Amino acid sequence: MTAVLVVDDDPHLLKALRITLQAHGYDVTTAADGHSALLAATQHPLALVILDLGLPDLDGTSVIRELRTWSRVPVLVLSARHGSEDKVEALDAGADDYITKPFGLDELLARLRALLRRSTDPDQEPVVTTDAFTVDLEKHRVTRDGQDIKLTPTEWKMLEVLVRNPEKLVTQQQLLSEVWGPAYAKETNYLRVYMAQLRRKLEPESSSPRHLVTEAGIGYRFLP
Amino acid sequence: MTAVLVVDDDPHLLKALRITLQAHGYDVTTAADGHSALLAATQHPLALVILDLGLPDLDGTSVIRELRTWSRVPVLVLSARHGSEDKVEALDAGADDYITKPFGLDELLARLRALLRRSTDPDQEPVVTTDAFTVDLEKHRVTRDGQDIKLTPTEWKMLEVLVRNPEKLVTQQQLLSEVWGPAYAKETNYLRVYMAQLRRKLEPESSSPRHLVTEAGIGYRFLP
DNA sequence: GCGGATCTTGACGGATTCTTGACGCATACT
DNA sequence: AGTATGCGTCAAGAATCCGTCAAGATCCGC
Repeated sequence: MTAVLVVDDDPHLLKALRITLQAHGYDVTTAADGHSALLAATQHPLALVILDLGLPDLDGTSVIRELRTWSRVPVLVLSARHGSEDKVEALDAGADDYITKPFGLDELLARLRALLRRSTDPDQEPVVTTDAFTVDLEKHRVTRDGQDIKLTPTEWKMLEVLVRNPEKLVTQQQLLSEVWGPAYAKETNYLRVYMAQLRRKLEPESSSPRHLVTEAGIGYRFLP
Repeated sequence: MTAVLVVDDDPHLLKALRITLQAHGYDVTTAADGHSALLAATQHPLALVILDLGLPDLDGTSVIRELRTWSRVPVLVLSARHGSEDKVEALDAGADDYITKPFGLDELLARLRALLRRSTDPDQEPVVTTDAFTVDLEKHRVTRDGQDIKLTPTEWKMLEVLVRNPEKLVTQQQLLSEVWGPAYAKETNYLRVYMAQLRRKLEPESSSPRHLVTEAGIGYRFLP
């Protein structure tokens, strides 16, 4: 699910945006001022930020600059000010787009789609190879030494999530909610059982895995 | 040099844009209609396309769609039409930004910079680097001399808070409440223990830390 | 319905991580 | 000097987490 953070000090607009975005399938969190926005951005990974420039505590441009010191998440700025100076300042601070109020919701959604389209790299190789096994995400197949490996549906889903995020740490909650559903966030038992099975089938030495690595207390990681 | 293709059927605007863009260091080629635009796009690699929607031969949206069948070059659309329908159509066809005429040249340049910033360095990961170690917040990874450093969950959280506030002083209370929770505001013991472990793992000389600095009586500070 | 594959569940030992207290050292204050 | 406070260090016990196994339960095709 695509996670979007909406930052605005107007509760009505905030609510309207939340409802609209959720209706279009986005996972929405909100913040009403700059500090809580920056804090919220640290809590979980975001796909996009919609940021009102007129915040009560911090200058909107400062929020962008602060965010940009450690994140590249696309930022779409809302503002009541039409002056081109403000636009230039925000864009050069690191914003990716700028709409002036009042704006049409369909335009906002279209610009949002455009930003997301560009930030999610579509050129992910459909085939990922390690020195031990090969995963073909399109054909839905795993091979080792040219031999097909049979995976159960659950094993495959779990492997898929990991392989689609190479090098990246995937948290237990992420895995559980993507494979079993959001309601299973505490069944870490499943992870242990299925990770063991995956390793038995894929890792040359399942006792010391080199490609399906566990990060104790947090999650797992796939290393090509 | 950054190559930009400008497509517009108004010779005056075309000339004005060419001069302005060249004055700002861009390498400009021009086209006056859709067919020659698509042809020009095949001739040499482009960093960006500025496209007027009102072309004599082809619908501007069709030009984008055509272009998108084989190229991902960023497209900035100019248009005299303010209707949100047109915007949505162009953006969904594959445009990356949309400005309505009349527009300020400085705004155009700022939007152009924003687009180029995002497309030219897509591999610029959100990593924070020091001369001793590198922190990749997205992948949740710390490396030193190319080697992965293993951090426990708590060590990572603490490092994360510090790295997300570079140069800034982070108070003990802030650290404790973000890592252990608001109820642990007095357990400054934890900070000492975990700071020592972080330094042992990350600082070349953990006895005289240069990146994880303590501010006696107040808190800690991360220096890149 | 039957049988095989797949999924859930619980229990165990071993490994990792967290907590806790004690000690030495430096700095500041009396 | 003497005392107090704050910081870094260390290690040991407690708590948690992980890999493993196997026994049901459930699902599915035949």
